[in-house]
Amino acid sequence: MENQTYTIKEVAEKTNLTIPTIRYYETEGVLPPVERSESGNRVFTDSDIGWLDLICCLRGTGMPIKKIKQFVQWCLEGDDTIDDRIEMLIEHGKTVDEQLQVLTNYKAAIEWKINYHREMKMQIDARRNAVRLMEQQDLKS
Amino acid sequence: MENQTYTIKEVAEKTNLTIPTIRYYETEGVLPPVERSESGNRVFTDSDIGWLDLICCLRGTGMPIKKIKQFVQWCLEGDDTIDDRIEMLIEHGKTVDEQLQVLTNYKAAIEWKINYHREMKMQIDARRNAVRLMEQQDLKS
DNA sequence: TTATAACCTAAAGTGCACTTTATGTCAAGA
DNA sequence: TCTTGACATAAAGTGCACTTTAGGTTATAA
Repeated sequence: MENQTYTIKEVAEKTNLTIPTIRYYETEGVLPPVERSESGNRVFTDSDIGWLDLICCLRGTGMPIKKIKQFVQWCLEGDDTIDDRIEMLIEHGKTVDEQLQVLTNYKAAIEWKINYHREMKMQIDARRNAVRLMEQQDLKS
Repeated sequence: MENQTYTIKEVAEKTNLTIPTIRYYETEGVLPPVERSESGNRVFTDSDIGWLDLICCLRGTGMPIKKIKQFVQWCLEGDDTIDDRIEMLIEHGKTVDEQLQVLTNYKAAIEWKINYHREMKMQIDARRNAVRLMEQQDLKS
């Protein structure tokens, strides 16, 4: 299971990224340089997929590309950057907590709206039924 | 407490939106037309602030401007659109649930990363201490 | 051997949600 | 009266994260 390699297409499928996005990440330096075959094609390893998973996680929690790049660069620089890395992750974790809080509140507001609209609908239907009944009365008379 | 009015500046403070953003929302038709004073200045009511709160809620949960506009238009059109509105809200609520799920998973991944880095740091520190001790030994000898 | 599919690069383009700029009106206080 | 500050509009600009395009190389398979 080790030393397995993947084409860019396979990696795109595994990570749910598009092929251009993966290339873009590499040229931007967000994804560390990927090994190449003799003909110049990218040869991805499980390690590369690990980097992409990390990138997806950070992007998906709203971290801008530049900051992710910084983090990845620190990782590549080695031991001396360990404190910076930990600090960035902790700070980012806090923003994710805030996002969760905000999102939870918004979710509650939406649920409230749904219920409000449902009650509105019941009133509308009731009114329509009343009108229909009155029309039937008119027909009989 | 009723019939109170607000300037655009006051509304910006209340909603945490910028003044240009509020104007932008109105010109885009996301915010229904706001009353004007004789001189053409916008005169906001609590109802307008209510619309903006709704817009913030939907934007903050990732709904695109166009769709919010659609929803607001339906609200203005009245009773006949009640089913469409309820459906949109329910569908959107589902996407918010998904966002919460994804975000929660990412949060866990970040926590995992933090712990991983903390352990890495402990190893680095231990190694450095070992080196320091060895150097002290060298000095003594 | 030739065609087709998968890969490559560099550069330009896109979409979204604002933001900024330039210009102008109007009401109130010094 | 004049200037200052808050408001207005229309149009152009910005920032971000990709995506698309154009043009080219290489490996496999009919």
